[in-house]
Amino acid sequence: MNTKINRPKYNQIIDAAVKVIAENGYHASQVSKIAKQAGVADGTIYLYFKNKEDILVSLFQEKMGDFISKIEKAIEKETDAIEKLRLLISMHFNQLAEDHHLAIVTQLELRQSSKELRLKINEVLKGYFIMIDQVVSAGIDQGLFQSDLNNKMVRQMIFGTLDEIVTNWIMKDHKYDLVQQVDEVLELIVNGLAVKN
Amino acid sequence: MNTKINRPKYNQIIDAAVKVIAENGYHASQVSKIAKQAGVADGTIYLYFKNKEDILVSLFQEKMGDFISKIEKAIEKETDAIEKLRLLISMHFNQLAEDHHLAIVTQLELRQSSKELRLKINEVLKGYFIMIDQVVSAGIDQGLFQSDLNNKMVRQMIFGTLDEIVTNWIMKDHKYDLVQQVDEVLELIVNGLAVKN
Amino acid sequence: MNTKINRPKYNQIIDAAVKVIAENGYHASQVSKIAKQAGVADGTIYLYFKNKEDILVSLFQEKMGDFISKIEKAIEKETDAIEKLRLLISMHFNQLAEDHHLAIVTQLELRQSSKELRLKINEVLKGYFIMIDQVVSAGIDQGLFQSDLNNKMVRQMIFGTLDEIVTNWIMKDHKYDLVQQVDEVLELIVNGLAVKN
Amino acid sequence: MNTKINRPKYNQIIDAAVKVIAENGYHASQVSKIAKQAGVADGTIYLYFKNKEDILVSLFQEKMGDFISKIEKAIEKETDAIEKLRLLISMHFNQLAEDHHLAIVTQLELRQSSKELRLKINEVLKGYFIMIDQVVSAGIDQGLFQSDLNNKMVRQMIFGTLDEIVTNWIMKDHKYDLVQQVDEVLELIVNGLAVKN
DNA sequence: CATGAATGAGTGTTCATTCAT
DNA sequence: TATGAATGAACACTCATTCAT
Repeated sequence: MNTKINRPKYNQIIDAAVKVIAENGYHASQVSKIAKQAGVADGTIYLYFKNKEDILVSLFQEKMGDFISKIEKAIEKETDAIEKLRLLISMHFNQLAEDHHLAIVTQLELRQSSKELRLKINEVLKGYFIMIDQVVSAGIDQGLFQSDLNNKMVRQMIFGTLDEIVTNWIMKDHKYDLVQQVDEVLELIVNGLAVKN
Repeated sequence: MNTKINRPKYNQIIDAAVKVIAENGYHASQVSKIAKQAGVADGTIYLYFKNKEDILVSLFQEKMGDFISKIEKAIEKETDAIEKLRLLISMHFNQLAEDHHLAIVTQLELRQSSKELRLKINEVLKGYFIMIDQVVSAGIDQGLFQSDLNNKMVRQMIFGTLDEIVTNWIMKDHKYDLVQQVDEVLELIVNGLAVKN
Repeated sequence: MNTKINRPKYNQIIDAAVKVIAENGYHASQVSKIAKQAGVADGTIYLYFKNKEDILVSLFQEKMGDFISKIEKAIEKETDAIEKLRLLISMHFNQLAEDHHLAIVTQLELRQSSKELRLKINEVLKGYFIMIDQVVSAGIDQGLFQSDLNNKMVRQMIFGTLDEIVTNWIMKDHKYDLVQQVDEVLELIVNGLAVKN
Repeated sequence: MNTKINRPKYNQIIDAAVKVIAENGYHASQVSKIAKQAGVADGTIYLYFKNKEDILVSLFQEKMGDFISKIEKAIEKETDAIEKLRLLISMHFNQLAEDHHLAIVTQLELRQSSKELRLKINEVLKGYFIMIDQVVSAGIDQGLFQSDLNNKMVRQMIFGTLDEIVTNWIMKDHKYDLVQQVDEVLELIVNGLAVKN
């Protein structure tokens, strides 16, 4: 597969898949339904994707690629590690809050896929994990974060927290404002539960 | 469904389901395979469970019920909120480390079930969430945790962190010792990333 | 698969396959059509056969097994090699003349199957080839046939001749009497084209 | 279809079909594969052939046309009927032995085509059958063959024998020399199995 | 209570053919 | 003539569930 430039059908199909999966759920999203939503014939799908799983992997790669690189570009302009972290959380929440369909697909529907697909999804997430690691390292270098932090564990804490918060928000049908929680989450991650003295 | 007392087949089937799903994966775990592992006929399954999903929900209820009530009993003997939290983390990790099959099923395989099943699973988890809330409240009452904490968010942070850590451990094939990370996780949750002064 | 005794559905399905293939042709004989003709559900087919090809192989094995063993039993009662050969030809023609459906399936339809299936079909035919070889050997031993015959080539001549004659008869829609040609064919095989002196 | 003169692509496509079918088997020989082998676009095929079946029929017509007319030219130079028959067998074997691809396609692969295709193939073979009939008639006229032979049956015997021998040779992967069997086959056809006196 | 043979709805994928360029 | 992207009909097989015994 080449770049997505000048491959309008490729993107049509991916966008159709996001919509169909978000609205019908993973298991009710037949290839024929995606094709119809994309306005192409069933067979056309297979000119652009190897099989059904490949649609989903590609979907995740394209969308999460965008998701991650937007965060990346934003935080590299900022020097202060805590501000970097705030931006990361803010953009994580913002991007998902702006695209409910995508949020549903990545947080809920794609997780009920096969182990093999989830391994490929994890591959994509590695880029995000590395970015978190770099923010934490920067914080340590800047004397803002404790120097003896277990980097991997911190990353799991940050990602696990954000992921759980977004998933809960979606399960509550986006009834409250996700984005206004950014500062509170940041505060919690940075300072923990304990009373300071 | 009655109580599980004197319903040996009921438990046979649930234990068979855990084993079959852990070893074959969710999608390769047909009812007939579970029946064979349990040593009963396919049709017998339906004398104890409404349908396949009901096996999985019941499995989760039984196993998570145990899981939660063991933690509950342990932490109620402790008064100090931080020690309660340490125990909660410790027992969370311990119980999953002691039963790899169960860990695989609850952390990975059951998550590829339908949205409906996951809603029921969340129902079961509510008991755990309440327990976390109580620990946090106790900490606030005891002057150990900040009084203006957003209780729901704190719970999402704690659960999200523990869940992500356990899932990573399983995806790395249990290659390292989960239990020895307890204190480090506790420290991170209680004190956050920031340098104290 | 056990013996066919007490497996009524097994035989129902095979007989349905013969009828459906003879009437609709190989390529228009879907599993669902065979199931309907057999009076069972589609899925039932797969309780008795591994897959569609297995129906065809089994069909051939069952029917050709009968076909061959009937000829076998008949010719072993006869001692004279030429009479054995006459019986072989006679029963070959008779059995196919008596079951037009089976004749169509084995002579025409099953030959448009995949190379793999045809290899398995050849396996079954080996029993027939051995029988022909034995008749020829007997004829040599009895001083009736030439002693320097190439046994394999003779077998190919006999089988090729019978097969071509039956196929032509079927392609002419069984319009003439196959069985009354037995003596003429025997004469041709035994004495060849040449004028005797 | 016009004559093949000045229709280079027409022959390119037919030769590509022979190669592709011989190497991949009938069922794995998609139109697109033949087009690629021929060095033309898929759509171009349909400028020269009505549909896929038409490629195969034309292939058979072209190749068998050659096959038959070469035999025809050879035997008309010979007057003795037995020598005619020897030449016919010899050239039948020789031509197929010299072009393994063609032999595989005509003896094995094309036979797994639909009944309709095989009817058209038979049409082409009629020319060959007539030629055999003429050789047999010549033999009778020359007093070499019995006068009361059933011409049609003799033709089926001769063709069935040659066809079966060639098919066996191909199924044994051309492991032995087909051509050196000519005299033995001729002897068998002319004199039959019986001892002469 | 227990059995297990039978059911039948549901779907990803292929590939011959078309037609706008 | 020539192209090749797009089409869409067609089908074997699985497996959760039932029910006669």
